[in-house]
Amino acid sequence: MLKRTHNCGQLRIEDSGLKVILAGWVNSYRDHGNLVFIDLRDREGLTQIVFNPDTNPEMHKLARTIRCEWVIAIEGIAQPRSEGMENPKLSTGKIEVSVDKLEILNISKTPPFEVDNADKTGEELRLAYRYIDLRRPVMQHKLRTRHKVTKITRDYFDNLGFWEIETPMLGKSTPEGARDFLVPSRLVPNTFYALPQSPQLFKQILMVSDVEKYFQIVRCFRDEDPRADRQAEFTQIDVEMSFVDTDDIISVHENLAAKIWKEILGVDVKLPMRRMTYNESMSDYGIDRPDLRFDMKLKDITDIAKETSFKVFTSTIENGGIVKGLCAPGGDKYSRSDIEKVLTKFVADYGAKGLAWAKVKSEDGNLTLQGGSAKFFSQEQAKQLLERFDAKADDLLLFVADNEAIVNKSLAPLRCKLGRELKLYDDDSFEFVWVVDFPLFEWNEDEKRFDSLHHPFTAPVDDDLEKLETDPGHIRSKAYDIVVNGSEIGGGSIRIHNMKTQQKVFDLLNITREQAEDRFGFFLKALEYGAPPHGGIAFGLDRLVMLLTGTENIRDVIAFPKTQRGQCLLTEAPSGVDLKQLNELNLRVQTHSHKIDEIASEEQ
RNA sequence: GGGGCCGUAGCUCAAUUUGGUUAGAGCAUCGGACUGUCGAUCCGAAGGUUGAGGGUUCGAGCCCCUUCGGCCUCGCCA
Repeated sequence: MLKRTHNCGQLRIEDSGLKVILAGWVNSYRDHGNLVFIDLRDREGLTQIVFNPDTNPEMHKLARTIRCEWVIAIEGIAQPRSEGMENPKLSTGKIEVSVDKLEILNISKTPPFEVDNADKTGEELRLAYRYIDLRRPVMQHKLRTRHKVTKITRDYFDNLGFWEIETPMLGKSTPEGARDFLVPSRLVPNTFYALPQSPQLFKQILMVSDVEKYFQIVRCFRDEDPRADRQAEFTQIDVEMSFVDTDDIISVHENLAAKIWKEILGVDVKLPMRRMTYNESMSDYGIDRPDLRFDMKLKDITDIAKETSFKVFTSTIENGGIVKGLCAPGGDKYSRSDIEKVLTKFVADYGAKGLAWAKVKSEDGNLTLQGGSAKFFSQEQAKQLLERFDAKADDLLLFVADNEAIVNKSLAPLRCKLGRELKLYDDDSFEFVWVVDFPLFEWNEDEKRFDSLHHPFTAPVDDDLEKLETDPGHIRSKAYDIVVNGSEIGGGSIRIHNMKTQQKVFDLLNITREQAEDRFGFFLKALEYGAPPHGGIAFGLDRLVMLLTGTENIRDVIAFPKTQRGQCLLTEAPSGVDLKQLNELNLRVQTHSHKIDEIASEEQ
């Protein structure tokens, strides 16, 4: 076998005259009857190779049998292309290799789609033939970027004295949080492991063990329905540190993020990053992960709305609801039908019962409200609205009246949609923010109890500790999320390290001593043996790479991803298993049970 | 569990106002021509259970029902 001396993206004009060996896939094939040109591809690039019947008739003859995606190796002389024959699209475009020796390493069936045109090919087919899809330069760039991010991360943490420690994949199921993936135990019949939703408790236990600085690039599993940016199986950069407070964690990790952005994209991220409280974020953006690339803040107009003659507003407010809105700059371009059909339907998906609107028009130099709900506002009320939103001519005001949760839940995505459609920001920009001071609990109306917003091990802010007894709903937590362009890329908290506080939190969560003992007994026990103050964070590696490569599809940044039904189209997992395997696991699937029931009833 | 979009040749897409003769095109494939191309070009050929099943109709790619699959989304994701 010819052993290569260079890769296909390497040769330059300076290499002219060099005897080289290249190997790769046939990207394209141009047969001129006499001259045969092949663009040879490997992961580094393309190099044109040329077969000339005058110099080597035998190799030329062989070359004419070659087809796209065959694997070949060639030996030849790198030579400059003659004037006018250069290809400026290729980094190797000023040279070509004149082939003396050709070795066909492997032939290929005609691929089901063309590697060159695969961006137009349906994803379903690309996933079934992922090995071909991944040959494409854009996909290779994503794989490479992902590798670089993990490499930067490992080097970064290593330099700071962190240890990468693996935690078990086969763990204990806990009913909180997402649905677990279960793995049956063969040796202990009728019991199950759960795949980790995150290594949360193990990394905290490692702090009790004086690992002090832990990180892990770790696979996590949550058996919930996938989304464009969410997959049941995903990867976290998981971190935990001892003897630290919020500022320490934030500092370490904003530096990591800045380093990644600098090394991958050459982007300078301004440090320290901006911080915003949860309350500010919810109030101004309606969501705990604000997209700060554009302004267009939400404004509460309940005070103005309750004075209007608009029944929808006044009755909502009487029933304890609120009215919030936003002012879309240049939103005049939305027609009445756009607003009342498209935008109204958009917010309806989030539970909003309607979308009130009015356009801002300039009349004789004065701004007025027109259309939609404008008639319900007095002149004075209109003036107040225009001032509150700092509205300009040809802006569009949009309002939702409902309970606070629905108002925010519907306006936040509406704001993002409008920002995108009105091109209020530069697609290449990145706006980082730390969201802090999350509430420790949120009230669960159905269950009549508090739920953890983050998780039950999150520490309360010291000043709010006494509220554990008096006002649990208003306790702030030492939790923090790092958000980029409206996408949460990481989140974590300082943990509770003392049993008394932990116990109080469990009480408020309605977790009994017995339940706590059953679910996390091992962990609570560990806390009693000298747990240091500690905290940590986890970054979503998949989302990081999505942002860095500019894709909104998580499957693009995973080598072998799954579909929305959790299937792998390449391997056809999940699949049925042999009865023998089930028997060894002491398992019986429902179809079997039904069969057995049927037989039993027939026998009767 | 709910809502929406989609499925026609290997790939990407067409197919006239609820329907009307033999379902077309580009790329790829196969054969031929060609001395410099680089999305090669030119000539020719082959390629189809319109995702599957059922129904309505004189007649279905198109209308209806069921079903399979993909994507987006609400719920869900401590």
